[in-house]
Amino acid sequence: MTENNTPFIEDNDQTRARREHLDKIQQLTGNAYPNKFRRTNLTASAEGEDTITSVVARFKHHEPPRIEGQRPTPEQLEAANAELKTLGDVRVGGRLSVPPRVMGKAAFVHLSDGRERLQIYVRRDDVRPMQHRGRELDGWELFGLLDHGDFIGVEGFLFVTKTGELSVHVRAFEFLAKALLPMPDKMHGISDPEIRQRQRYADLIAGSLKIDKDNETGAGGEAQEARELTTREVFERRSKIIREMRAFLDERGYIEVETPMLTPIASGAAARPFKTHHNALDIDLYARIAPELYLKRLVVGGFERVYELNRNFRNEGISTRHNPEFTMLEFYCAYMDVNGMMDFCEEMLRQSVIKATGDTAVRFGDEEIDFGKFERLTMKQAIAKYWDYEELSGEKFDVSWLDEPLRTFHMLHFWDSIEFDLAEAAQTANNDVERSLAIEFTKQRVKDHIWKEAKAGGSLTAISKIDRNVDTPKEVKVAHAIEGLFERVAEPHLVQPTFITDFPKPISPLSKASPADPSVAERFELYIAGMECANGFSELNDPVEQYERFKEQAGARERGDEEAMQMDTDYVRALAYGMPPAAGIGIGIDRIVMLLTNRRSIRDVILFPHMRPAAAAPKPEEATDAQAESIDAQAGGKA
RNA sequence: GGGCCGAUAGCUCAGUCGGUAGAGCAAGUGGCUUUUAACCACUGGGUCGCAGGUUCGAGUCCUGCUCGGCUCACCA
Repeated sequence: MTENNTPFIEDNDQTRARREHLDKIQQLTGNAYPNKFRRTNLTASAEGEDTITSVVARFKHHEPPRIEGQRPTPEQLEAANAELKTLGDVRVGGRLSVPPRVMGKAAFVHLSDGRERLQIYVRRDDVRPMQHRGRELDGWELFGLLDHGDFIGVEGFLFVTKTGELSVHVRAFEFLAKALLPMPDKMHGISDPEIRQRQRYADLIAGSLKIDKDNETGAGGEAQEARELTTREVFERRSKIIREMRAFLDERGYIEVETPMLTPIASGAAARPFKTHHNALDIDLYARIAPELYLKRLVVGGFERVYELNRNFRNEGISTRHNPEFTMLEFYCAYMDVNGMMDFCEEMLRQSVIKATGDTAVRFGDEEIDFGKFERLTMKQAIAKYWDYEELSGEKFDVSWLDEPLRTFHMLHFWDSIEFDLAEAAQTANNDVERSLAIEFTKQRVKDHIWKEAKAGGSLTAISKIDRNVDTPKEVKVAHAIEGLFERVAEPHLVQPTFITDFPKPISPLSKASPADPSVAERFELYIAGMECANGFSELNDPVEQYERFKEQAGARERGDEEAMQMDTDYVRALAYGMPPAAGIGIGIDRIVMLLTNRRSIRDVILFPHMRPAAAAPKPEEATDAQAESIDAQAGGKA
């Protein structure tokens, strides 16, 4: 047995053939991995060298207009080729995006630079290698050793083939790098979503190789519009959105800063952190869950407009909307309040969406989401608006009910009974008749008992069902109940951009109370497509009150709420130097990108999303609790 | 954690009632000097996710497990 020095390559007929080709190329050229390839710059491209994209963009128009099922006339070809001939030779590099189509003594193949493809044409009697070991080397022989996916650099003149395609007639070429692994299927790409996410490079290659006939033949504007973005286009758009948001802030006097990722205290949001250890200092550090408290220290220090666009880390579950590390844009503006921030956020998103997509409306699944107008509702209004069990309760929902704590709990209990008991009734039934009977029975029971109790303001049994912890202060329980109701009743319906305002104060420890109603915070969250996309508020700048709020959070922590916010005494001290009134916001960039690229999973808009390691089969006990843990609405980092 | 679906050649998939493992692409050989999902001919390629069970006989039926997807639940 010889030593296996390529354990990362499966051994099969495909890889063996490629390896044999590589050995022969190495023998013939002396160097199968040359260090550089000098390209021309006929296109005067931004890169300073001709790329396949720049060549296609610059010279594609020489192709005669295509007519279905017809070849261009000899006159058309002659005219195009006469013009192209004056350009002289072009040198470009790329990956063989198809297996060579060899026809005896000539061959066609396409090269790709990841974005565009350009056809090259090689003739046996008219091609020489640029590289050799001092002796004669047959270019055709070297060409025969090329595999789908290899990189080569070519030199030759541009021309248009009989079928009308812009191509390079190659006179000389250089072998640049080998693809030892077979390329993804040219028609299907990579269908396994796991491989797409785990091996993003293969996904991106597949996108550049995939032959999309509708797209190739320029089927027209409408078809183009309906087409799904490729993986590459998703990330190009992501880059563009981020660039536009930065530009929007930069133009308005915001300064970008970087605050610590590794922090001694993980605070500024309600979430559990990742823990690590600094050896030299011998202290534990936490990956930040939010930059909020650092950014506000900077507002104290005189940065009136400041932003940070970077990763937050939360040690929580993974879902289609949650990745353990995610990108958040957080910014603060002195002298502004929550209303100004909502206006600003709305304008910023609208502008960025237009610049990234060309329109204010985007298609997301079956929905069309319009960034042209954002709705604003208080949390209680939202509950009332989407309370759709009037038929069951027999009367219209009245917002004022939510002003009574006990009744609020019963409303939550009522809702849960409807949702869960009906689901259970449907599940335990053995047949359709039984099922409809069970559902009717449950409905009647809910209406006769739970609803009546709820309306009456009933007993405490409902509360103990929702929160058994007797030490929790009543206001906190009520706050959680209202929020719980909101999440169940309203959140799934918030498809069009909607600001939810007037959050209960106890769940908003960093925001100012509303002057109009001290029980609510001047805080909002932006919901789009049922997802929490942003979270902002009038920043609490009274150090004494902030200290008290932190202490309340510490109490919640002691009662077992692991996500309650951590006291940060240095931050409170910073506030004691005086912070101007200010508004702040955190925007979940990944979720915005999901909306603008029509991707249902956050893993499709993160290049390398976190996944369980491929090889390591987890032990049974590890497998279970990693996922059962709580998942917070991570876009809502600000709070 | 529950429910549903899936795992078969390098890739994408088919495989009927339980009876010798299939196609297209890719690969190898030969042919073809303007093809384009090139074409024509021939050839090689399989631990049917893993472990048990039923059976004369299992890709197929049963049980358990692993991995993945969707979904529900959990969720500041």
